[in-house]
Amino acid sequence: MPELLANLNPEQYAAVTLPNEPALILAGAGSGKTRVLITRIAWLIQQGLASPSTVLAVTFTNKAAREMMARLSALLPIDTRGMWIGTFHGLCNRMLRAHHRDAGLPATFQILDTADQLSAIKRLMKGLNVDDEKYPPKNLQYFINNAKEQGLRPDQVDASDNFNLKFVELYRAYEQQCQREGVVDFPELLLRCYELLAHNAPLRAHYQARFRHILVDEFQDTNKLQYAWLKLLAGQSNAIFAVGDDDQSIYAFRGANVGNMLDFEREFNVRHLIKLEQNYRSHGHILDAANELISNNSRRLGKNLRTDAGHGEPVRVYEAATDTQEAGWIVEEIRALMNQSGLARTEIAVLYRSNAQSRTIEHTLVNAGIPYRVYGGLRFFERQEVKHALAYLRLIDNPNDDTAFARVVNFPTRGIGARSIEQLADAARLYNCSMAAAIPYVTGKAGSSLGAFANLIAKMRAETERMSLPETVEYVVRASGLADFYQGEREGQDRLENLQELVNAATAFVSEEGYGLDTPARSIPLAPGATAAPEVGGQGEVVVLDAASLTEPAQNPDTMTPLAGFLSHASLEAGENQAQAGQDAIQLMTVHAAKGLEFTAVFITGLEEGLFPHENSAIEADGLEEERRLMYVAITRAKERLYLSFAQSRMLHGQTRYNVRSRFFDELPQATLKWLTPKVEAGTRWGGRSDNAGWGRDWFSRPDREARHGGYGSYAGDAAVSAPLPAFANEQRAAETGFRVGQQVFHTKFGEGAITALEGSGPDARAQVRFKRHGEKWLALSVAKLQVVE
DNA sequence: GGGCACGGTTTTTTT
DNA sequence: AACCGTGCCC
Repeated sequence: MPELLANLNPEQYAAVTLPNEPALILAGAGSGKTRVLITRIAWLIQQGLASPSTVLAVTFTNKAAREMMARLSALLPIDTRGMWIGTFHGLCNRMLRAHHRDAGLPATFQILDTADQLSAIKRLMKGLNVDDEKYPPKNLQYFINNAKEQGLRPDQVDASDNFNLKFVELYRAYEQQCQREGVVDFPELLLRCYELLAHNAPLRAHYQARFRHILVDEFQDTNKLQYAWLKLLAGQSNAIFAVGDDDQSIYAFRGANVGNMLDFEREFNVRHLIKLEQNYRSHGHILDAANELISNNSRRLGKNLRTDAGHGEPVRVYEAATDTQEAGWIVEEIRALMNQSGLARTEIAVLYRSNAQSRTIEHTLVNAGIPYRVYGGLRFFERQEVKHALAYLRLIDNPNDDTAFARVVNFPTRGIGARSIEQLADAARLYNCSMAAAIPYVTGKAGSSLGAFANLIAKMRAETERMSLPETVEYVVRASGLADFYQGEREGQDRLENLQELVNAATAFVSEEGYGLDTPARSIPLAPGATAAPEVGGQGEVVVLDAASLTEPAQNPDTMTPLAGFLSHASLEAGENQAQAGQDAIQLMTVHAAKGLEFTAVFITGLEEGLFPHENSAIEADGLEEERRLMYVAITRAKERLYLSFAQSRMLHGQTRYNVRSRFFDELPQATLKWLTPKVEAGTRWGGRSDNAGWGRDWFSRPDREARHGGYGSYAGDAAVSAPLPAFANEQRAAETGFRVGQQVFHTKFGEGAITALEGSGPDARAQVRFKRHGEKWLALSVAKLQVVE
């Protein structure tokens, strides 16, 4: 049997060699999920069951797509470019570029990232004179994206109250604005592509015939629209090979629908459901802890991980008095792991539920002189100087892109103030054209400064006509005045370097995507002998297609100019999270960011009620179960050593909070745990905020401008552990009122919510409640009629 | 147009 | 505590 299948366990083998029928692979953490997916593709091709061009494999992140391609080409001596491997958004972009006319988009349509979208929405609302306090732009953005992800256009959204009717109206106006500007946002990429396939039968038939093998990674993270898109591509007879783990579904908050797994099983009549339960990552105690914890969830598809490794070390638990002391302990343990156990720094991870928790740990690591790397944060293509340069590039390619226009019309400053821009926007609205096109209508001094800007862009467009992409980028950085501007800035050196890095990124892009190095940035470089992708089925003309008559894009150079490709790339792939990647350092990240990674030693910190599980999770339906899955993900990152810690008090948002240890401790098998501090039996202590709202802050000076105090003492590991246990004043109040933090309640006016804090007593007792629809409110318990839901 | 003061906000995140 | 947006003043 081929080398390919050697060393696969029976379940993996079965999954890899399944017939071409719908299949659902339930792949537990560390069970070789990616390997199965990749080997499956390689096997199909090696056996002659598939040619590369019939394969479509879809992932959520560019990183995952890249890894898949890299491992595939290592496995098979074939050109992976024939396959469609990429993210949902990347693949939709590719298809829309090829059929832009059928999709009703200009060839140079550009992609708005989340920040661009928000500024487009703000601009829209300003133009329509909409009160942005009554209708917060962020809420509208959420409303629009949510509607799109449900597949709903403005006239399909059903809105009853005035509030939602306004949102629908704004959604409609936003769509018109995007269409006029030739831009699409992230969910629009998917919805447009979905509609393209849904409405264009020949095209749909063509792609259905082509993609005979559709493979989906992280299927539990798909949203409704992504699943609908997959169904459309799969058609009647085609097989989807879906790999996922319902226990690792941690993105419900952004629309992921675990229910897609059950729907898939039912709708596709899945006969092949294979569970990968053999874990190759973690030692026994760690796995036992994970299994037991997750068994507290209901509605699971059902899966239990097993390992051949021994029990290994117990899971160590530490209770600290304060967050500072917790950090001190972590650093001490890290030292021991490095010095006594000889672990490399990259093999040690510190995980937390929310980003705000990293600072204390960072501080302690700095004092101890231990290098670390924090994941998350600003990414390369999100930096302001890079976005500015990209905006100029966008304007050259598409003068209608008002988002780009507004961004740089006065950056670097060229005497065009808010007043002039408002005038221009008014003119643009009046003539229903872009801001750039409205410039001639603005008279006076404002008109002439704007005219100068228009000339600048026109000049750039003309000068770069024959330039390659890297030359164009370099030229634009200079001619825009960005380079001079940052040169003159006191702290502009980093920004200048990033702009140089952007030129490098353009060079890399051109070579990696297979464009000729000298190809002009704004022409489509057809490969010799190839023909342009025909535009099919558009403009009332029905074209019957078969696979031979339609050459759809094998790769970017066939359909996209280098510039359009690069701009897509910049929007769709924001780049690495941190510059210091690859350096030998302790790894700090949120639990979400840790998904898919593994480390020899893992610290899960801040395991307190309110933090982990997070208090906000009490509001969402199934919120607690998602927190538990998150904890499951965290535990299963560890190979050999797992540490759990919590603190009695913690500084958060400028206030000290007193928390109780996480309920998750009670859901772990006690035999796997080793308490480093005495285990205090859970009493009826309730957490809450310290009761000093409105008093702790000086009204005459700004605390955030004050010099920070007490930052220089060396306290790594040996902070005086004398902080007394706080008096749990809230305990009695909670008992007295009959309410407690985290409780689900119902209010006749505000609807459903959850208690996030309690204070006062007797007739003054108040509860802070976070309502699903109305935000957070303080309610006097003697007045408000709160009903307990639980 | 830049700097400063003030007020509000703060789960998780990819594309 | 820290960050961001806004509004005011020169």
